[in-house]
Amino acid sequence: MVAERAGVSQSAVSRAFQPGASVSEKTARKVRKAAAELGYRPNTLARAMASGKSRIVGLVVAYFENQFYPEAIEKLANTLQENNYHVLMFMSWDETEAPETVINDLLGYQVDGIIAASVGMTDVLTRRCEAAGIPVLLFNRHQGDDKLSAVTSDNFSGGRKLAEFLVQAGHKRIAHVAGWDGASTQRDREAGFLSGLAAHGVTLFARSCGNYHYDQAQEAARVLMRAPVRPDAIFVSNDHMAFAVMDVIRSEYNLRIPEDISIVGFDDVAMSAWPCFDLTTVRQPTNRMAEETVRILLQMIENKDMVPCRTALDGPLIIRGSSRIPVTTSANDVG
Amino acid sequence: MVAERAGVSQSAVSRAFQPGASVSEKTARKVRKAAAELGYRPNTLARAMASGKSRIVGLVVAYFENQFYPEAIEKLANTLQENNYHVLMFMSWDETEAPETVINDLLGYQVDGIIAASVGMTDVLTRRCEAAGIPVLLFNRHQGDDKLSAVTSDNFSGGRKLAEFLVQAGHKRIAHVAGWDGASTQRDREAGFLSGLAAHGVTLFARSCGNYHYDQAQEAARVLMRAPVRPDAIFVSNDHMAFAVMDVIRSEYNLRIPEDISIVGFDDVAMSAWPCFDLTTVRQPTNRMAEETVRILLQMIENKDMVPCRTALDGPLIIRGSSRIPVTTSANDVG
DNA sequence: CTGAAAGCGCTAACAG
DNA sequence: CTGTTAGCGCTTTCAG
Repeated sequence: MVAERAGVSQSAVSRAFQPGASVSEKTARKVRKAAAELGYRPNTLARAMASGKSRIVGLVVAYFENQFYPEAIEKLANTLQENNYHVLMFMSWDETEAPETVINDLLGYQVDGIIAASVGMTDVLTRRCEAAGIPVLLFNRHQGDDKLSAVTSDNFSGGRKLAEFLVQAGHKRIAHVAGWDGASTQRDREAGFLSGLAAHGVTLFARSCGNYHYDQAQEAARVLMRAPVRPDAIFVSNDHMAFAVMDVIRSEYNLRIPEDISIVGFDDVAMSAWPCFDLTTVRQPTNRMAEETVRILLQMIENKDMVPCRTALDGPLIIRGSSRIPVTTSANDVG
Repeated sequence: MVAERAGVSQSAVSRAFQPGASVSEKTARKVRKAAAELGYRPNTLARAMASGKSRIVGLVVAYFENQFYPEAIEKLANTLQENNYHVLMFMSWDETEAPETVINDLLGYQVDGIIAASVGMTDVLTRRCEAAGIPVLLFNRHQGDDKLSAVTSDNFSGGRKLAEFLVQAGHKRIAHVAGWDGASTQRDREAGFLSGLAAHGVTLFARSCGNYHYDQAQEAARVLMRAPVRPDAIFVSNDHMAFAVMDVIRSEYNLRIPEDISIVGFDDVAMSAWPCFDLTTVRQPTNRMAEETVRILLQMIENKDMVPCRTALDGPLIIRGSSRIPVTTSANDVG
């Protein structure tokens, strides 16, 4: 035991390893020395049990198909690590049976907080976790009722920006390939987009749904392209699906982007900047989202009875080559 | 307390929640009933401390840029979950300072085992973990000395298949865009590839290095394409870099793939099947790799003094449209 | 099959 | 600032 070797009490050892505990530098040094010699390292689990804080955050995710999630998770994990927390991963791949199991596991591990980046289970999850006094924070999604805190980007405003951009570029037949309607991102992005169109007296030309999946997005694109009159611009609800739409348009219909048709997406994942896609999109500020998520969650952990808050971070429109350029009203027009 | 409510001892409750413990069905039922009424759930952390088994596996990863990793991690996490283990994520983004920190955290959490899917730290990591008696398993990489168990695909054989395929397709100037030389995947794939070429008396036409990064792979492609004589086929060490190479070749040099130049990769990530890339590649059998990894790791956990084993799973050549088709020797030639 | 008792390794008051 | 004393919630001998 380290305490003996250092010639101090067990408490002294404990305190020597706690950030701001009251220990004399002398004692601390003795302890560190003894610890080093014995290869001792505090047992996080024992500490968790005694203190009631596990410093573990449960991260519930469903799938990594959409690149946005790996990117976000990497940042969340990093930020958490910087704050001396760690991520316990829970895959909730099966939307029917999984929630029950996942929640039991989550609760069993005494996680200090939960980040839910997954869909389809949050209602159940929430109630059970609140009952257990565990803070839950929604990442990249929110729920109808304002009971749950959530961090998202400003999907409505993003959708609006895209609409205005397309209208100003002179597009007349603007279509939408939607994601899954059950997701708040989809509803917000579409609402913002429609509102942007409406502001210019434009109505949506056509709509089909890809449910945020690559394959379904391909099919959704075909639906639009098979119509007697084709759209001249498509807003696809996320970049991942936009790639599918672009591929179909180019390889199956031999059309050029943006000459024949403009495509815009949402997320600005790394791939969107690749020459092959060069996609105009709205950037989700992943870094800031992750930082805010961690900041708020840690705050909730410290202060259990916080009022739920909803954070929507604004992201910029990133204009690239997949869309026709708006007719620029020269600045000289003014004078 | 559940024990009281069920009118049994604490031990009985404990046993009722353990898989194969000796409890009468009657007692178990009483306990389950009381537990349900009280919303009780065993505390995994307390259990971990008392039993010495945390049922947590540390997963050390470096980055998700290459799609292969998210795909693999998803499968690893799922498989582990099916076995009642969970994944504690450790990002080792900073290769200098991180290892020390990561290892301390890892050891502090009393993980039962470690899966290292990351590079650059395994030497240090290994020794310390072995000292602590924690099994370490390398995923998608191995080390020179045979001290460490590892699960990979058969990278040598995969490289060889690609070489033979390109030679048979009639390519004369075959180049290689390499990944990071410090990675065993790179060394094995290249060795297999060279051996495949050699078997047909062919030597490598040119080589440049992309270090497994998209940006560097673009530059590596430019190096090859700027040469006075260009290659007519390129083996890129992974799909992720192959996308970069294809993009450069098409968008900066206006060449067609595969008419002007064939491209082949390695991994078969989901994107490789997208029409836009349609990449010929060697599939890493991610599912089987994840299953083997978990199987072996759990075995190591149960049986601490196992001899290290190295598993290399064979993956098929997936022929798609990014490469010229080999001249088929008609089956009728035989007779 | 079951209960009693003794910890797992640490933190958290509480005196001093 | 430091040591003492209790546990955190479970598993585990060991009797019975």
